Amino acid sequence: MVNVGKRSGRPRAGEERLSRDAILTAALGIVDDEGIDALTMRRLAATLKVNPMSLYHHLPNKAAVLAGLAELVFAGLELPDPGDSVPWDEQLKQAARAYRDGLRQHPKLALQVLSDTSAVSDVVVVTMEPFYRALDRAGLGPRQIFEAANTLIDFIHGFSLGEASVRAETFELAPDLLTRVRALPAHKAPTLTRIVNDLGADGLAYDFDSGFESGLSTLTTGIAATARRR
Amino acid sequence: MVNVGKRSGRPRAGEERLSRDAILTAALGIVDDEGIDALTMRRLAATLKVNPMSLYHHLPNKAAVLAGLAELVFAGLELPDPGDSVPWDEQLKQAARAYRDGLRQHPKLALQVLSDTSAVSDVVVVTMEPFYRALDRAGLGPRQIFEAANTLIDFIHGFSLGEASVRAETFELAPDLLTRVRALPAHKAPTLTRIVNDLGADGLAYDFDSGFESGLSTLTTGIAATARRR
DNA sequence: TCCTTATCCATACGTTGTATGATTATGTAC
DNA sequence: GTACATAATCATACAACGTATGGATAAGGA
Repeated sequence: MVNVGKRSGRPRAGEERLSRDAILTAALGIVDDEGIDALTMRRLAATLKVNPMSLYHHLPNKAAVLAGLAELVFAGLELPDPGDSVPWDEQLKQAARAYRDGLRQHPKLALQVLSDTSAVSDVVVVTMEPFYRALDRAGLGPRQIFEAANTLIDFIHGFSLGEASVRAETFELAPDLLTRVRALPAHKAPTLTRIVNDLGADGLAYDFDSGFESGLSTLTTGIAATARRR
Repeated sequence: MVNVGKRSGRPRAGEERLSRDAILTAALGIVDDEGIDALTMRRLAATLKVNPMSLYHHLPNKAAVLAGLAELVFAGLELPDPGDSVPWDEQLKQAARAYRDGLRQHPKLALQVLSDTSAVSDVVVVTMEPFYRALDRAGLGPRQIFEAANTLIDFIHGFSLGEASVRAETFELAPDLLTRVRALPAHKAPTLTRIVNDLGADGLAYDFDSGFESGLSTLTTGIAATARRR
């Protein structure tokens, strides 16, 4: 792991130089490919064919690298705004889907992204405009708009967290769940037991897409009711 | 850091012995007090007045310690079931509040807990009974019950994640937000700008409790509408 | 031309998780 | 009892990590 053939000292004018962006891009590549644990300063430096300590000229420490990654993901987030040509609830749903898609692009980073508050709040405010606009069109007051937007975002965050923790696109809840439920003394969870039986063996193939849509519908319906009450 | 006065070898019959539970309890204490980064195997061993390598007799590695902590938090989760004496939506809300409270008890662990899928799915199924019961009483079909429960849980997870990432009980969105919004070219986020102005300087003191309640109301309203459509 | 500053490299230190193996006691089989 | 597999602990050691320190080299303004 010796950087053979590397001259020490500041690079000459024409030569390639390191940059914060280059570092973060390389880091994102490593994380996407091999997961967040594979991201070490030494590994990152090796990928960039650079001495580990060179990184510290562009970023103060590893935490800053991780924060930068979160920032990168959010910066790449663009919510389409179909404008007023569609009903407000459809507008809201489209924005929500785009937000989820953005988070899904780097599943191994989801946890880091969602827990980095500063990255979130810095970019999010502007990015969220389509949310606010749709909720405004729905007829909500300013405070209600913020509350509804937060609720929706919280849902998407929680959903994405769950989604990111599972590899497959769809996963069968049924077989796993059935065995577990059957193993219970039925009186500990009577409703659950009954529901599972009602479903039969076939019923419960859960897939994330329809789960997300179901949540969106519930939320928009609830928001519509709030608007009507005004 | 030498365990002076400690005999080597297996402890005598009467003597205190290490156990998985004792280790996890000590670990939880460290995390609650000083955060998850303070939890190292050596620190944990020191707290228990034990050699670091002794831990590995009861847990295979550090990841298992963290997973055990997540398990512990979920195991301590008990959702009250007021039964059918209250309307179903109130029953649902109470269970949801209890779930949030449970996650709030160890804020520095929230991230670990929420991202540990296995711990979640193992215990959650039974714990969730009050959710299922309330949704059943609302008149939903089996599949809808699962979808609604998942949506609600996703919301709580996302909310708790945000809540755990912030120290204070309440935090002022207003001043921070105002400056940031004002710094924008207003046309980039016109609705946001207008809304913030409508709110005035006073309006937007966001606190988590009312944010959570607002989300709960939106969700139960949406669920009620789904039930009515059947 | 000189000097400050930017950029990169080499070395080194303390900390981490844990592999390996020695040490001592327990509990069972005979 | 005596032998022995097993359990529980400790001691030592190692590779990998983040990063502090300081030296090398070149850039760019004075």
